[in-house]
Parts: sequence; structure tokens; C-alpha cells
Amino acid sequence: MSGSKRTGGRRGYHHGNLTEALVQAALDLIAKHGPAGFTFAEVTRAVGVSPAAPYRHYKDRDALMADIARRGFEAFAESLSQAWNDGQPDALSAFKTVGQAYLAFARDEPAYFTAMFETRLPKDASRELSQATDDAFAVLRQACEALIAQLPTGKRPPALMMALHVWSMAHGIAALFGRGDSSRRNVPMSPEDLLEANMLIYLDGLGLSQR
Amino acid sequence: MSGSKRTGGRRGYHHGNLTEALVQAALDLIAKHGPAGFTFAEVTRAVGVSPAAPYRHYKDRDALMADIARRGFEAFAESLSQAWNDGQPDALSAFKTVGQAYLAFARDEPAYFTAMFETRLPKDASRELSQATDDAFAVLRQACEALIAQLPTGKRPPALMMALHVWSMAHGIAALFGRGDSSRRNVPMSPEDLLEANMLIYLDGLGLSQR
DNA sequence: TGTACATCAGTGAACGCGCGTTCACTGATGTAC
DNA sequence: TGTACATCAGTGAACGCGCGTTCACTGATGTAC
Repeated sequence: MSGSKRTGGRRGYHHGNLTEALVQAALDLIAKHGPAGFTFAEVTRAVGVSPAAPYRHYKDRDALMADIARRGFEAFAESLSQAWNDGQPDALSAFKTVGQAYLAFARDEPAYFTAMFETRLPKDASRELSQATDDAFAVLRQACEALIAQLPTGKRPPALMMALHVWSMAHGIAALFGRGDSSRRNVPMSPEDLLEANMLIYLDGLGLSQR
Repeated sequence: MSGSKRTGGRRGYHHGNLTEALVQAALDLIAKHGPAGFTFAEVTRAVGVSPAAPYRHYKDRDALMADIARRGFEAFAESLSQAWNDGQPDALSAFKTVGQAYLAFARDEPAYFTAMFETRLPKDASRELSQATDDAFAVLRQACEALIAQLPTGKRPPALMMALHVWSMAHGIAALFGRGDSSRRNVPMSPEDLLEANMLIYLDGLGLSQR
């Protein structure tokens, strides 16, 4: 996963990094034609490899799809985690940065976003996929807990509920208005501004006034 | 569209209501296999008609898809509108009912929901489709305006922004936790409770305290 | 009411195509000694 | 350093299949007189 990338041009009989190449080609095709917009055969052609080659790496198309979703959630979790940055410089601004990171991911990686949220994978598709999903959610929950800690004991909402709310708000805006592809809906506000205002009103409602 | 339904069993040479039957069969298949989970040929088989038959009604698969999305948005708008019920008995409770209706639609009509929000249709797919989408959004906006009117003049948020927030919150919860199909994520709260709490906190933040 | 005719909606056979998958194979790479 | 061998990753030809689409057709329905 790290350091094994062979950035070479010419290839001989062996490709050297077929797995990565297949994933990349699939992502390109998803970005162009939507969630279901690629075939196994198309991907091999894009990579310039024989149609039988991918079977050394994936059982079938679904296995490739699940791997893509897993990679997406891992990148997503990593991205949110960096944005949170251990709550530095302070919980509230780190929290906002996490929201922006959510939107940035939807905009910059629409193919991953689609693969993660709009493909039906068997629930138990893979242990790693569930793990990666949980990791991403854990960042949101952690950020919520830090904010909750600023409230007086009697006025604290359940962290799980708040985290689900935050996830829904960010996800709703990202899904409806914040995609970096053709399925984006146009409204006269940036998704970033829309989300920031939404979060501020919500936090206000919780008593986390930032005046 | 209304009254022309021929609820008959046996059919002769002519089907009598092929358009409706094709739409229904496609919805069933979408519910089973996801957004892209049906083929034109499969639909004709489900309906029990020759593979050439649909061409009398739809140019191609995309045209059928767009028609389904249009019907979905029309049903959705209708459903939200009934829930709003002209703000009766009072704006706040009618507003909550609209939220529940949003979730109910996602749960009860996952196939429509998928067709409406997760298929890439050319932006200008059809005039009727855009119209139906706008109609659905108009209900949300109307409900927001009624609530805003209860606030003192100086503290009123822009209705458009509030409507977009409400849409996002309802949509985020519906998309992540509220689908009536296999793509639903499990959490220890009902989508309804989750949305109600979210809306209450948000309205509180706006100063619409309901104590 | 009866007949002739036009229109319409569905037929069924046919087609070319690309897909997923298999198979025995082969070139490249790594390793033991 | 050199050689023999095992393992691995990709080949390319082949297959059966279902799909989308076309076409001349035909049975049913509606209408004029």
C-alpha cells in the first residue's frame, strides 16, 4: 500500500502494478459514466492488458468494486482525520475543517464517493470495508465528543446522536449539491457556505454558541 | 394517468397498458438489483411481452429511466404536499409531518428514490422532470417560509437557505439510514427519531423554540 | 346494425456485438546451490 | 558469478450467452358511411 508504487512507463510481459492500474481505470470510468458505468472488459482495455489478466487479482467485478469502496473509505477516513488534526487549534475550528474535508472529498473524488455510497455491496463484503467505514465515522464522533465536552453536564446530547446528525448534514449537502461530477445540482450558494451555516445553526441549537 | 388503468388479467394481442406495466416491472427490478440493475430485455420478459414491444413507448432504456424519475418526483411532490396540508393544524407540526413523509417515501419507495437521486440523467432529460423536482422542493420552501414568518423580522434567515438545509438534513438521513432496501445502514435509532431530533435542534438554533 | 378500411400495438425471427470466463500457454522474476 | 528450476503474472484464442435493435408482419380496435 505504501512505497510499492512502481512509477514506470514501458512494460514488458508483466505489468508490475496491475491491481493499482485496474482500480485507477475503474475510477476513471465511474467518474465518466456513473456507478455502474464500467465493465471488466472495458477496464482491461483501458489498462492495455488481456481480458483474462484481472482474474489473477480479483474474483469478479464485484470484488473489484468492493476493493474500490474499501480504498475510498480508507482515503476518506484519512482525509477527515487529518482535517480534525486532534482538535487543533481548537475544537470548533477543527470541527469546521472536518466538514469542509467531507465536502472536498465528494468534490474531488466523485468516483470514490459514488463507489462508497451508491453501490450495493453485500453487507459483509469484506472485513476491511466495514473497518474503513467505522474509522471514518469514528473521526466524526470524536469531533462531536470534543464539542460536547464544552457544554455543561446537564445539557449534553448523546455523542452518537450528534455524530449521526453531523454525518447526515454533511452527507446530504455533499450528495445533493457538492459532487464534482455531472450529477451536481445547482443552487446559488456554495456547498461549503451552506454546510457551515447549517452547522452553526445546529450548534447554536445545542447551546454551543460561538459569540 | 388517472382512470385509464385497466385492471385485467388475461391479455390478447394488445397489452392494454404496456407503459405502466414496463414502469412497474423496472421498479421491481431496481428494488431488487440496484439503480442499474435491469435491462430492457429483462423488463419485457417480466411483463411477458416481446423484446421489441417497448420501442412503441420508449426510445431506449434511458428514456424509460427518465420517465421513472419523473413519476418518482411527481409522487414525491404529491406526498410532501399532502403531508404539509397547507400548514394545518399549525406550521410546526405540519413541518414535522413533511419530514416524516420524506423518510416514508425513501422507505416505501426505495426504487423510485434510487431512480430519482442516483441515476445520472442528462440535466435537461425532460421539462417535466425538472418541473416535478421543482414542485417537490417548493413544498419544503413553503413550509420553511411559514415557520420563518413566526420569527421577529430581524432574526429571519433566508428562506432558500433554510429550505436547502431542511432538504439536506432529510435527504442525508434518508440516504444513509432510511432506505427500504439492502443498502440501509443500521444504527440504534430510527431514522424518524433521528430526523425529528435533528430538526428540533436546528429550529432551536434559529430561535424557533417550541417550549 | 353491418361492412370496409385505417390505424395502432405487439410479434417473432434475426442480426451483430461485447461481455464474462476458461484454458493451456509462456515470458519474466526470484532463489537455491 | 553462473546455472537450474519453481513460481508467478499476463497471454490470446475460444466459447456460449444475453443484450439492444431492426424488420416485415399481423391481430385488435376504432371509425366512417
